[in-house]
Amino acid sequence: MELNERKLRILQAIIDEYMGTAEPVGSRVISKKNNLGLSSATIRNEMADLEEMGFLIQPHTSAGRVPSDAAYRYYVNSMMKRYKIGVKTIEQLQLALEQKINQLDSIIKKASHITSALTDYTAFITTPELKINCVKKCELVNLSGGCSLLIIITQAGIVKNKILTLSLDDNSAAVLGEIINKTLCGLCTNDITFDIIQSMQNEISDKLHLPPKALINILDFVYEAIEELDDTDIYIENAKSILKYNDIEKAQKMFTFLEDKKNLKKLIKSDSDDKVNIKIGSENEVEELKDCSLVTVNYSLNNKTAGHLGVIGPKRMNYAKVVASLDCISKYIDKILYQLYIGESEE
Amino acid sequence: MELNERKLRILQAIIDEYMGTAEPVGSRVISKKNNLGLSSATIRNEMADLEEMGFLIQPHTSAGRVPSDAAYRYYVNSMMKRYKIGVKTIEQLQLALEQKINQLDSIIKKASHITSALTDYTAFITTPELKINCVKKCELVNLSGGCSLLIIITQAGIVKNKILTLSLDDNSAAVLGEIINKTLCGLCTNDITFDIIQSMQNEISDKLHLPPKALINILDFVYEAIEELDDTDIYIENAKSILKYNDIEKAQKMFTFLEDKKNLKKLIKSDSDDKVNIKIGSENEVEELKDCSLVTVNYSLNNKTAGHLGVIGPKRMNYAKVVASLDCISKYIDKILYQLYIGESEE
DNA sequence: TGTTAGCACTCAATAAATGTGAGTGCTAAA
DNA sequence: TTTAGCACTCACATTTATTGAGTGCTAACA
Repeated sequence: MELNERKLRILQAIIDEYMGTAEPVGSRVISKKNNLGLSSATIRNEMADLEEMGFLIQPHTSAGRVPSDAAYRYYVNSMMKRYKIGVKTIEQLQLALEQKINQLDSIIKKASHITSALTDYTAFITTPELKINCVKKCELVNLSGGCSLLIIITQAGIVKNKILTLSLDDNSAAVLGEIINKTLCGLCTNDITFDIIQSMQNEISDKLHLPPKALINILDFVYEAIEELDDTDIYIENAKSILKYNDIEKAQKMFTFLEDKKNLKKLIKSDSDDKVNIKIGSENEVEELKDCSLVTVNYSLNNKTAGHLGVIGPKRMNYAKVVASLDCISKYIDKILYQLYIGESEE
Repeated sequence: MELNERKLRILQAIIDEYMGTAEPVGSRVISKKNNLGLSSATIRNEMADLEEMGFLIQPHTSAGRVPSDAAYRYYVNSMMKRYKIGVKTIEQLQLALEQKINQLDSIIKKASHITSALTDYTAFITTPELKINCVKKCELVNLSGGCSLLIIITQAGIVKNKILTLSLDDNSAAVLGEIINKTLCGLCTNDITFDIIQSMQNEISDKLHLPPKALINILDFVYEAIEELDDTDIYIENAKSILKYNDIEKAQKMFTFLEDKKNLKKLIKSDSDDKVNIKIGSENEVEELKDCSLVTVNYSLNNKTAGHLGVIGPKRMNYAKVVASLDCISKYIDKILYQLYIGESEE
């Protein structure tokens, strides 16, 4: 059977209707609302065909029909029209994001907030994984209570601080800090191996008199700090919107799923080309998402993927709008990251 | 009418039963399960009295009875037995908290996690507001892309970093940083007025050649950073447990309420004596919490309230357990904060 | 040959009728 | 004062009827 022009228009109409009402769509509604100039009987015949072809599903004999995952997939691939985001929305978005321009974390949080506000669904975003984290400065500060604070600052302005439970006087702390700084400054985190860290060993034991165990602790500690510098976090916004399209039990399962951030990160990273990526219902490998859709997009710095942004919603979400929103927001993030980390201001 | 011994025992039994089943409690159940040696008819009479006295509520004529807010209040004030937390639980708790001992944020997050795990309800915690935030060191680092990074480290090891969109070369950044450091080092954030910040003005313009507007920006910026140092955050854990004792609509309202962290902070801070504080149902001023109970406790550093920790759950929660858990966890936090910020190790 | 009016049929959802049982209050006897 | 006994209440569950939106099929029509 061929998916001809008319079938397509009917399928389109059914999807549109279902996105709006979330109720199974009957032949009469289609025949009346859309001026296809066809009676309900004809539509019925076509709908029977579309069902046979796998695009429609009938919940029960006397109900209307609901688009299948395949229908959404076809819609997304071939039928979806470009959604144009309103000028006002863009202005607001711009304003909101640029207000917080010099706090990385705030930008990321804000971006997920805006995404969920724009789409009305659950949004999530990972903090950037800057593959070019270059150490700009290291410092060790002596604190009260027998602790010292290691601070590592990267070229991009990311600050990692970590408390070391080791008592040093102000002077030793400064000396040790200077050794660490000298060794790591200018290096990229990727290039910092444990060997490099260990190379400080002699100098440290020369200049400071530390028990061997403390020395090893310090080296491990520095290495950990460097590793943690590349850690990414993930923010979830508006999880409660799940309640709008799920019953309590499913919602609870979803919430539980969203709590496991490690899994979530894996999920998002799986697809990483440059465009907006859509996974519809059963296309999701994760059981909990089988009747949701997941729309994700990357944001980048220097043409390299830096992080991920996405939306979880019902399969009948307004894909066009979600895609356009994600596209737009990710581009803004790109721009802001660029301004923040590379160029002064490109305009 | 007098709330005599027998009435009390019956009330106790009803509350116990209702906490377990969440179903209205009938006279037969009480007569059978508790060996009060009384028939259901007698219990019935007593229950009628207790209802008249405002301790019980009958959802409808042919239903059992449910404890009123007043009953819970009475229970909490006068009847509640001390709950003893299991040794194993304490050990686990200790292990979990001490594992992350040198990361303030992690401790706080972990504490809320443990609280919700222990009680099975929604937990929340504020990050500490350390009223003795003493500046240990300030630093200004020049970044790529025309930005500079101001870093302020406190005696307690809190690090505040903030990006300033001002292009400085490495040297000017160092000079400016040194001026800021000299001015603020050793001062407590409470004592840092804008006047103090402004006192740097002359020295800065002497040593660096900056346009007047940039100078003002810098001063404002430093002041902001100092103010933000005292900002507290609030973490919420296991919000999804609200679904266990609320219908979807109420749950949604609760979620929305929990999103407004400012309001939430206000709520928690309202009561601030040293003991565990309980607000039952209508005792809560906030509409959304009228049929929940809110149990909060402070944690402190140096005998001064530093932050707040709490649980939101149904009115029929196991108050004894929640109170004991909060009490225990808050004391652990006290201990860890003390170790971290003041003494080496008190043992 | 494609379209459509018409009709019998299906079945979820809603409403109405009915039964069940856990719970009550009251009374009268122990 | 306690309690057995009984009539009464009323939410909840179960059954039964009603409704109506939707279908598929057929036969007539353009």
